[in-house]
Amino acid sequence: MPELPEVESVRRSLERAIVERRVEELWSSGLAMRRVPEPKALREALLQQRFLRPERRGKYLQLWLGSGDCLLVHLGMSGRLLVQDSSSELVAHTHLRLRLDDEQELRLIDPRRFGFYDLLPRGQHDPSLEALGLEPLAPDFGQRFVQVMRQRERPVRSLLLDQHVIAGLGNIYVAEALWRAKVHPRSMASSLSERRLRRLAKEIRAVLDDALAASGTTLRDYRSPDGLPGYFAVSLAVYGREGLPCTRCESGIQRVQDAGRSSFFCPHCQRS
DNA sequence: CCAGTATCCTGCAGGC
DNA sequence: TGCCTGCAGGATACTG
Repeated sequence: MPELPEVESVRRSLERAIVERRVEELWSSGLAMRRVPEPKALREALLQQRFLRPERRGKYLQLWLGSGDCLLVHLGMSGRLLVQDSSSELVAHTHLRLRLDDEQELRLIDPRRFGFYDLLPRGQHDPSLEALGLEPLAPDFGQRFVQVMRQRERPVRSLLLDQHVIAGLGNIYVAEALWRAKVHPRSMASSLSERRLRRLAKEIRAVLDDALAASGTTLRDYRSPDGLPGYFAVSLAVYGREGLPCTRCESGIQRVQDAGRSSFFCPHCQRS
């Protein structure tokens, strides 16, 4: 579900809502997620701790605490982080509740449970975080992107989706960036000219910036911690638009299965 | 190294 | 109305 713009929107919202707040009580569902910490260790690490400024790397959120420990969160496909009045009604599939010192509660909701939350003790590095590739919002992204892509003998879409190569893109924004750059998803990355790769890097940045300005894309689950949806869905050019006319050339948008997932593109204006 | 498939889990839309 | 199938914004562990 959430890709970089959604996770970054969540981070910004949390920066307003939880920084300086102290955890006064916590509760967890006990249900398995992709990763879940020891309840006892979690309690010891979080109780009476204050949140510092949260950070994001790729699709991962790092909720730093005053102690130097970190609550690492990934939203998977259907995860939400909400900050709500602690007396407000709970929704189904709530897995973690942190009551804060302002009568608000940070709640992690995730129906599919492909997401996770985990404790990262001070000074300890998480392997999946360490293995992440380029950060698309970093200033030197464009330059490094061209270098990385040129040496890979793989279809460009599969590379863009690979978090070890580029961190933060998912199925929506990969499709949108490729359409904007007029690159066919099955093109071999190494066969694209430097000029086209620079263009692709530029369009990746542009689509992420545009989505971020709209607070992300809400298809069904996504909400920012204040409960608001993202508004970028209306701006999608190809994702989820199978059979509809391309807004550039009127050709029908195609959907194919690649790497087990739907790939949307315009067969006319996206070339190898 | 790479592609493809299966897996975790719930919810929803569409066809019958 | 209900039942069944396929699909969904992700990541990882297998196989060949």
